[in-house]
Amino acid sequence: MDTIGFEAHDHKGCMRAALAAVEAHCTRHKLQFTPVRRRVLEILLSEHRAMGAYEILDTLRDEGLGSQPPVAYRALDFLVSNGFVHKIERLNAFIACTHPGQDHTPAFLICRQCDAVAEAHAEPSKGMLGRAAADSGFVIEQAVVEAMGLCPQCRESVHPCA
Amino acid sequence: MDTIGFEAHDHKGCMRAALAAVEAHCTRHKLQFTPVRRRVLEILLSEHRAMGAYEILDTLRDEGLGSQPPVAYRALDFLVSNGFVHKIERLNAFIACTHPGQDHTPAFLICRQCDAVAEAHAEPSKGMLGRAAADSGFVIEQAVVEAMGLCPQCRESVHPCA
DNA sequence: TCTCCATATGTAATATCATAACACTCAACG
DNA sequence: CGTTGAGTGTTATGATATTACATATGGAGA
Repeated sequence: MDTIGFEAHDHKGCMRAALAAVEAHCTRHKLQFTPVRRRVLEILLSEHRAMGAYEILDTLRDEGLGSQPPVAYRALDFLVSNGFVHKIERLNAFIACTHPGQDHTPAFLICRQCDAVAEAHAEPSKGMLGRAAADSGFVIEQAVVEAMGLCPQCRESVHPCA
Repeated sequence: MDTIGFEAHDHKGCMRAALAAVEAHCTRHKLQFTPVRRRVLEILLSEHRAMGAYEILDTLRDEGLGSQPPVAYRALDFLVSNGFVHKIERLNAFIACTHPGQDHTPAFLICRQCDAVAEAHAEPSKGMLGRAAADSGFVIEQAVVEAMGLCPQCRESVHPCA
């Protein structure tokens, strides 16, 4: 499985790897990986959780990298449209991709208790959704898959019923 | 298939049926199907498309049924939490359920051209997502599945490339 | 080199979506 | 007939996101 999510792991390592992958991808595709864009990605990678645009903006402001919403939103647009960052619609928040550079449809497991988010793979063209789309002539270009629930840790600590 | 969406159909009939189903469900579960709640559902059913809360509120205001956002949001909360209406996270909009009363996880096909929305069934516990969740010990309680793309009509009219 | 152009950024203003907090009504129930 | 709880009315505010325009910056071509 390549779900990455609820276990402890080497933060610095995964951050370095992700940054390197994004850098390589930008070079290869002649994309401008500017300081603001880089910094926003670094913030998301280092926090390793879903963050709101204004929360990111606060950090940028503290560092003198821009203080108005469009600065953050533009950087996020770039990162999202190139697949380096995903938007969690359910939370109106953003999270760094755990395997940037690869073409994929992310699926998220979101803990309602602690807001931890794990990224898995979805295959929208498979399964019932793909069947329904094919049957009706709908062409899927992009998909959002977000599951809410309880992560293993919170499930333990809450000791639900019995 | 019980995708309901991109074909013409009997509006009045489906509206009556949905209202009757909701009424029955409310009676059975001792839920208060008040005038505001009923009217909001009627609006969504008759428009048969995803509508923003403020758009719904405009209609309510014209009819003297309430003029402030909480009126609309409270009615929508009731309808959503009872499964009579679904929220499309991607659009920040709401749409009447096409088979209310039944317990289900909706999946949506959203046309990026004309904003038409079709509802299908998803089975979050199946497929890769379910596998990922099971493997990591995550308990899925609820899921959002939204596919963006082109509906059959728009696909024709745009005659994409070749 | 200079000009033109595309892309990116800085900034102010505003649009859009959503909720908190509190007062009031009314029906159910003892 | 008072208490209680659900629903509604209203004010204010919070949270999220975009438009519009001004200002750099850096490469392509005359």
